[in-house]
Amino acid sequence: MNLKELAQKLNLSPTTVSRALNGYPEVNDATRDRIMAAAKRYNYRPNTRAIRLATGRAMAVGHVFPVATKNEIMNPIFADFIAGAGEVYGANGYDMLLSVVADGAEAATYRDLKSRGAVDGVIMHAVRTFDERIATLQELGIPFVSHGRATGIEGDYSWVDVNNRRAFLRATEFLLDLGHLRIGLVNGREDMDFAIRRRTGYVDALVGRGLVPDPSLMANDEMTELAGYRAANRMLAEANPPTAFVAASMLSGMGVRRAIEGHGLKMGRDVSVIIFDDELSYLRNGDDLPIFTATRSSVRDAGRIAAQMLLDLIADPASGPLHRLLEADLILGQSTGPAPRAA
Amino acid sequence: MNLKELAQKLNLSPTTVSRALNGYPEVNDATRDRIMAAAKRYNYRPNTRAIRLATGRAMAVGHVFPVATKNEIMNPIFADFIAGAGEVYGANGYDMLLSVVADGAEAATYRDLKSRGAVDGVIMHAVRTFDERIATLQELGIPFVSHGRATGIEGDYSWVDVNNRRAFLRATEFLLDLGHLRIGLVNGREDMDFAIRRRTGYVDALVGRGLVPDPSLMANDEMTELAGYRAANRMLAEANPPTAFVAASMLSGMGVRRAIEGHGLKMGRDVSVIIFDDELSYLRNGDDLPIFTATRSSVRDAGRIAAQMLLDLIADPASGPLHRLLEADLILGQSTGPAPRAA
DNA sequence: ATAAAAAATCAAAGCGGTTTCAAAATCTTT
DNA sequence: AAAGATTTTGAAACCGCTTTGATTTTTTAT
Repeated sequence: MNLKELAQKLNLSPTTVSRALNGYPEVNDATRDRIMAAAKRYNYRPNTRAIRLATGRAMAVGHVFPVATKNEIMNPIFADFIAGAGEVYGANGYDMLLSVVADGAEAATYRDLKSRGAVDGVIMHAVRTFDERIATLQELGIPFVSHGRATGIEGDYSWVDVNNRRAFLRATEFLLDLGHLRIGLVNGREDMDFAIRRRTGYVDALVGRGLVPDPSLMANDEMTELAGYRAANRMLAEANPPTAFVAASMLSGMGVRRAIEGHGLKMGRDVSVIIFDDELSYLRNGDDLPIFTATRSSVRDAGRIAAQMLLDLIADPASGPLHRLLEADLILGQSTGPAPRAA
Repeated sequence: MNLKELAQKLNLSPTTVSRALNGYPEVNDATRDRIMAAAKRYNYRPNTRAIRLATGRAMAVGHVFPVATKNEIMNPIFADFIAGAGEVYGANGYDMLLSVVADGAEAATYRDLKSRGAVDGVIMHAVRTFDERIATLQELGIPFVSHGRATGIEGDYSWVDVNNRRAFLRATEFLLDLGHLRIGLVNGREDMDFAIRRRTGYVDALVGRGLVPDPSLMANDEMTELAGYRAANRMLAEANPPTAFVAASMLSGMGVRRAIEGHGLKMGRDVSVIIFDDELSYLRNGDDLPIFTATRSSVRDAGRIAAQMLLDLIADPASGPLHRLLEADLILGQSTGPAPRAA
């Protein structure tokens, strides 16, 4: 059943039917009711392809996900971010288009999406420092929202971000307050912008207390259990091992815990751990009683916010750039305790 | 730059240009070369919206992901499956459309995708026993491939699945061979079809050795760290605790390990654990030396295979239904050892 | 009752491609 | 060199909707 057929059944022109269905005012109320009823009865749904061609709008949003090429790692926050964003799209009649593309080859994908007219806007993921994608997107003139900010980019753009620096500053200060003096940082990949900001927070906290950051206590790698394990393991094997860790994710933290226990120590008693918790649905940090002390900010919420921001931006590009900085909460769990007395 | 403009620049009709670009034979080779060159030079990409309307094909595949409503849990295998499938779509000029929808409300989404003509086919995720979605999709006449089979469905349909029963049979037999007699099963949600198959494998192994499965040693819940921890913790607190576990996922296994260690025991020495490993990119089971002994089958591969199968099915619906049963490998890790001598 | 204004409806032209059918150009054959 | 066959190109219809610019109908004012 298409518009023309429906119009015929009603003895009306497609024009009037289209207007009635789209809520234009210049339609007689009685006529509109008649049309609405018929549309429902015949289960009429306008063809998306035709709407898109006629209006020039794609009614779709693109998410371009980079995959870390060297080890094919997908960012685990992906699923929850998408879940949040998808909620918003669904409620607004937008489709979500997903491209999974090799790290660094995103620009071509954006260009493609644009020239094919496949999307009205995109969400940018996994921002790197000096990320050249921002310039690409601006140049292409696609409305976009970045999940995370990029240091070193001049010019303004829309973003949603967590206050990573502040979260890690607080986490580190929390450990310092507990008397820990050697604190390991198990951070994400060095080229990721958020990792830099997190390190800055960590360093600032140390320096603020007159401590000198020790490079051997800072690791950068994928935020996986294995990488977390390796980093912590290495640090614990040092002559002057840390008594506490700040880890960049739940998974990293789980790796750190394994390393701690592998050294015959107990997390929360011998070694403290504080993580950044993205509140991933399948990686809950306990429930009533959190396993890890954490700075917490929901990725799913970030997805919702970013999606809504993008839709706003598509509706009115002049309203941008828009920004939203989310603060992480500090959650007390079982993984932190006072620093052990010096031996 | 659209087709008409490009044709004008070349002093040709849109017809010829379209044919040349789409590889039709009735175009002079010289003309074709000229057209190809111009298309490249002007960076011409046909408008997807127009192609879709003109051809009636969406050139897009839908993935409808249910979210467990009660706790909003996304299936963690999601990201890697998508990564695999996305590769195939990208290579074939297809877009991937994602809908994240509440558990149980998928039928409406399928109907919507169909009537809007938004996709040419769909991939079905998270299959439940007696899954009514299969009938819905057949009735709608959308080509589809199911990731997982559904018990209790009469009639044939296309699927890609892992031999879950066999994997759990082997895992359980492996533990039995090591002398374990009380083996806990930390399984996925009871309404998930694969969980039933896995339990069958587990039960068959026990029964095959003359053992009687103990219901108190079988748990069903989300495959999260926390749920794994809880289930194992409960079993370990029993009067006659298990000396080994079979866990449904890497995350469950990590929870089981935490429970074991919480009881002052050591995994691999006091209690053995064997997991099902989906080879998620961000949850690698060690590298050279696996942490967990596991039955292993790559979800990303499954995504690739399912996507390719769906494209084949779209190209020639009569070629189906197609099936592909993947076998899981048994991988030796550090989490299993001989059963401790009875005290 | 009639002219002017307002409201409701419609015909037709897009949107940017594909595809059918006809026409033009080139090649064979005699 | 003419007729017929084959290649190559093009005009126009179409996909299913939106939207512009009439046109018709109804209402209001004189």
